[in-house]
Amino acid sequence: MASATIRDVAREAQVSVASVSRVLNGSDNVRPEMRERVEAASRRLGYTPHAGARSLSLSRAHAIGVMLPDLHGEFFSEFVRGMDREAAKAGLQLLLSNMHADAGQAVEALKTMRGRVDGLIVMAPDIDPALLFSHLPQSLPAILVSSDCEGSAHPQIQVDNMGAAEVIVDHLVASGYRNIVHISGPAGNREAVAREHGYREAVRRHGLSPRVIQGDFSEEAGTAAASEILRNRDGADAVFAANDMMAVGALVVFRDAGVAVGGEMGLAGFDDVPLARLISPSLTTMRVDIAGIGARALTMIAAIVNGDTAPDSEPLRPELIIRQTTKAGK
Amino acid sequence: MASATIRDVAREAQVSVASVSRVLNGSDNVRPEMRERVEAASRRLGYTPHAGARSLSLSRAHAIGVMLPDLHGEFFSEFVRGMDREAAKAGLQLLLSNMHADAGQAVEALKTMRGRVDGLIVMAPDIDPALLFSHLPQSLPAILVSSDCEGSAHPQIQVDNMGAAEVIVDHLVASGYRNIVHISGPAGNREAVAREHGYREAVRRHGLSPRVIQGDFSEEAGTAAASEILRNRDGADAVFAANDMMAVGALVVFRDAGVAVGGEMGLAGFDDVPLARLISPSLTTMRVDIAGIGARALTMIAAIVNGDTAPDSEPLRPELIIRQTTKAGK
DNA sequence: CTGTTAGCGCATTCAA
DNA sequence: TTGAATGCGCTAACAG
Repeated sequence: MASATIRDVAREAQVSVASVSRVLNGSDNVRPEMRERVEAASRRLGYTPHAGARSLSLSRAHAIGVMLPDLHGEFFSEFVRGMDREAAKAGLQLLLSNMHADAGQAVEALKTMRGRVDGLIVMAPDIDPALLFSHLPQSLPAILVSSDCEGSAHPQIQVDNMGAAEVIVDHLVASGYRNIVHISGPAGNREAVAREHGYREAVRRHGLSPRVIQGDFSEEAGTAAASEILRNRDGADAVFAANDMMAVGALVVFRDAGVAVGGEMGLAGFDDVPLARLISPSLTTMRVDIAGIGARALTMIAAIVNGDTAPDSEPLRPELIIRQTTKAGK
Repeated sequence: MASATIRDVAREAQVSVASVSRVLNGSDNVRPEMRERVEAASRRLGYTPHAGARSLSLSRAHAIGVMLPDLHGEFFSEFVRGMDREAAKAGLQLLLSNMHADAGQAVEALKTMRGRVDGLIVMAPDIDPALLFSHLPQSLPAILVSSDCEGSAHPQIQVDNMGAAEVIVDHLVASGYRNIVHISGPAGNREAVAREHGYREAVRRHGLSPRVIQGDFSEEAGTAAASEILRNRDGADAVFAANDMMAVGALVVFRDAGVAVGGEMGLAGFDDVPLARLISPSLTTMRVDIAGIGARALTMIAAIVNGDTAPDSEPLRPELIIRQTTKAGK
C-alpha cells in the first residue's frame, strides 16, 4: 500500500491541499480550528511528506552530499560524526559516497547527487579538484576539505600539514635526534606531499640532511620502512612517519628487534589515532581535530547554501602530543 | 545559474523531451543519429538528471537510508564500507543518519527519509524496533541489523552473539581458567545482553559460578572493572569483556599492576578491533566480519526493494581469534 | 521511431 | 482565511 499523500490528508480533513501544506509548513494565516483538523487527519494517516516532491517544488533538498576517499577507523567515524552533529542542528541529511578507484567514477558519483543534495563536501586528497568539478553542475555549491591545493575556485577547509610536520621535526631535534628519516605517504596524495614538504623544510632549517622512504599510509609500509632502516644500520636515530599507522608498523618492528623506541630510536607519527595512545610505548604524534574539521565543513557548506557569505576559515593547526621524551644519554 | 534541465537538452538537440529521456535511459528504440545528437547536446550543456524529479516520476529513489547508533572507529567505518561496496554495485546511494539520543528523534530522522530512499537499514541495539517502526510508512521496506530481537515483522541480519560468547568462555575454560568474570555491556543493549547470556550459559554448563561486573562498552568501564578485580583479590583468574575496548582498558590496568595477562590472568574481548592485535599482549577475541554484515544488509534490502524474495540469512557466526594461550602452570 | 501529454507530490501564486 | 490552478523535472503511456 502506498504511503498517504498530501491529497489523502486534504480529503480526510475536508480541506484543500493548499491548506494542508500551509498547516504543515507553519504558515500563520490559518484558523486554529482548521489547523487542528489537518493535524489530526495527518496524524491519523501517518502522513509524511515526500522529500523528492518537496525538493522538486522548493528547489531545496535539505541534504548535503559527502564524498570521501577510502578512510579507515576513527578517521572516518570522527569526520562523519562531526558533520552529522552539525547537520542535525541545521536540519540537514547526509548523503554519503565513498570514492572508489578512479576519478571517472568519482565524477559519476557526484553527478548522481544532483537534485538530491543542496551542496557538496568533498575530500579528495588523491584527485585534482579542478578535474573533479569540471564536469559538475556549477550551480551546486561545493567545498573542499583538507586538499592543500592552491587556487581552487571552491572554498576550502585547510589543515596546516606542512607546518605541523615542521613542528614535529623540531620536537625530534629538540629531543636530541639528528638523523631523522621520513616515511612518506602515497605519492600524489596532497596531504602526504605537504607533510613531506614540512619535513624537508625543517630538516634543512636545522642544517640536517633529509632522507625519505616512500610509504603509502599503511601499517605494512611502516613495517617495511623500519626493516629497511634496521637492515642498513646507517645511523638513523629517529623516524617521522607521515601517519600513525605507518608509525605503528615501524614501532612493532623496532620493538621486536629490541630497539628502544623513544630512547635509542625516536619515533613520531601523525593523526593521533586512539591506538597511538594505547600502544606501548605510546606514540608522539600530531593531533588533528577530525570531528572539528567535519563540523566546520558542514557549517560552511550550510552557510553557503543559505546564501550567507561563508566565513573563510584559516587553516586548522594540529596539536603536538608528546608521549615519548628525550634521546637516551642526552 | 540554474542547471540545465531535460527541456534545455531537448531544445538544444531539436528533439522532444521524451526522446532525450529515451536516449539517456538507454531505450533501444531510437535511431543512432538521434542518439548521437542528444548525447552531444547533453554533453555540451553538462546535463545531469534531477534525482528528485526522477524519484517522483519513477517512485524509486535509488537510495537506501541507514540509521546507526553512535558507533566508533573501525566498527563504523567497516560497516559503512561493506554497505557502500554493495551499494555501488547495485547503483544505490547511501543516506546516512546517526541516531541521537532518544527514540523520538530517531523516528523523526526516519520520517525525513520518506521519498528519499527506497529502503531502510536500521541498527538500533538500544531501541525497541517495534516502537521505531510503528510510526513509519509501512510501505518502506526495512531490515534490522544485529538486533537480537525475536518476532519482529522485519527481516533481520543476526549475529550469534550468544553462541560466540559461549565459544570464548569454552576457550578460557579449556585454557585452564576456572574463575571467569564477565564485564558486561550497557544494560538494555541487546547485543550486550546476548553476550552475557552466552557467558552465563557456558559457565553454568561447565559447573562454574558466574560473576558479572556491569560495564558500558567503554575503555573506562574496563579500567574500573579490572581495578575492582585487583582490589578484591577474590580468586578471579580470567576476564571476558563484552567488547574489545573494555578488554583493553582492563589489560592496561593488569599490565601496569604487573599481572601477567595471558598467563596468571586470562583475558578475552569481543569484536577484534585492530587494536586487539596491536596491543601487547595482544588480545584473544571474537572476530565479527563487520563489513560482511554491512554488505549482507545492503544486498538483502536491495533484493527486497527489487521485489525479489529476500533470502533470509542464518545468523553470522563470529570467529574465535586466539592470541594468548594457556594458563601458566597448567 | 518520435512527439504530445498526463501525472508523480508538493508549495505557491492568484482569486475569491 | 481558504481554494483552484500552475509548475518544479522527469518518465511512461498513448498517438501518430
